[in-house]
Amino acid sequence: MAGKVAARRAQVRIKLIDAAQAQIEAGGLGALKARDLAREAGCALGAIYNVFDDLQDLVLEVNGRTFKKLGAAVSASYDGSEPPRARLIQMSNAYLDFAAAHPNLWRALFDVQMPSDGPAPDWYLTSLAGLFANIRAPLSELYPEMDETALGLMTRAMFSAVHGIVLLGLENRISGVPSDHIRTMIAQVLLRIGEPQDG
Amino acid sequence: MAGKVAARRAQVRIKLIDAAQAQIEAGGLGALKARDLAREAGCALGAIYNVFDDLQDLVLEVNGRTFKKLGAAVSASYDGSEPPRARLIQMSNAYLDFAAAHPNLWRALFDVQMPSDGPAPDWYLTSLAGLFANIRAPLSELYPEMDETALGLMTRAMFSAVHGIVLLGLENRISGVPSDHIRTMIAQVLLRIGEPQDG
DNA sequence: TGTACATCAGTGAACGCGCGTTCACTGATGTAC
DNA sequence: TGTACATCAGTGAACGCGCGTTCACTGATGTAC
Repeated sequence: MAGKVAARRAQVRIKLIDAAQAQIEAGGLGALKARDLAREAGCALGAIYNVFDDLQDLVLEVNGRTFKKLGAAVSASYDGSEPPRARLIQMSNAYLDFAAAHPNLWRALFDVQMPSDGPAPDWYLTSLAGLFANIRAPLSELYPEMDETALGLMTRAMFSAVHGIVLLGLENRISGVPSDHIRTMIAQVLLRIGEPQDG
Repeated sequence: MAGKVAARRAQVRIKLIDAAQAQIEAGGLGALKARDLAREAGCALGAIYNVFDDLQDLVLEVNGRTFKKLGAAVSASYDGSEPPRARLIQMSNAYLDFAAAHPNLWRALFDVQMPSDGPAPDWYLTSLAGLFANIRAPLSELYPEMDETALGLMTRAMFSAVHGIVLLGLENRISGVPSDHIRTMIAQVLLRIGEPQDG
């Protein structure tokens, strides 16, 4: 029966991605070491290169997973019945919670060195577009008069603003603050934004 | 006459910081290499370690300079006569302009690995406090009813939000946008924030 | 089914490179008298 | 002022380490007949 080899290969692939994820989650991108990876995955050092071109490939796999989980967490944070402002805040808090729960996986999404040829791989753009779609919907309810361009910019602006608050809030360098304070900051910014039209 | 040695030492120190700044500005933190540094500064490799403990020290010197320049640019962007909302926007645009003009120096401010013992060096906290003071003033005009704590959080929130917009706006990874668009995004967020009280 | 051969994943020692830091040596600068 | 000595910055070759990737070899799996 054929397939024993292919199955084993697939298994090694999964084990390597699992191990890479564990390493990045535990110590950040810099903690991804080929030898540790092989040891944790229970295969030989050289076996990594039977399955992947290089470690960078592995990082992209892990980031793909992370983006999926992040997207799911954000999507699960609202049911669509909320007023748009409340929905934005719930999504932002879900974003914060995800980042706080998996800081290293989350940072890896933004720290990867993208290949210089193509500006970004497909899975990245697709995942990002999905995330942005979540934000755009409530914004278009809040600002029905906005055209597509303005709405697109507003969406980016919202995401970036929340991202910045979460980013600097989570690193103690900029003088770390507890999650509740980060939540307050998000609400401060988002509530003010909604006010003129909505309350 | 004594002092010839000390003078020379001081000169080497300056040359090394200049060279380090040039390297970081040109290629980011990762481009700071001891050998290149020595060549550019016109001294021997070992001389670096006569003046500094290690390269990290040099990075901190460069970041100190950068923070000073950044602070000056932000302070110079307003004269205090503007309405608070306009002032916030001018400061934010100055921040954007600085980041766009010196992206690698700017990123180095946030990318340094701080020593794990103390959370952050003094010059860092001082500079940050100065930057925050610039933001707090117009905010307290906009929201006179806020207490100190809320105002502090709002200040951080503002800074973080603008930082996030500039950060993601400037890296093409997240799908780069021209500076004008970044300006629009900043205005979108800040203007909305000011509206309920002010317009 | 059984045997002989081919393939290709598995292996880990070795390669190669980069690079921060050290160290034994030297020579200019400064000091004592 | 001049001479002998001491000091310490200047020097760059060498050290040491980490680590991604390769490569010649092996053995299990798959195929042909």
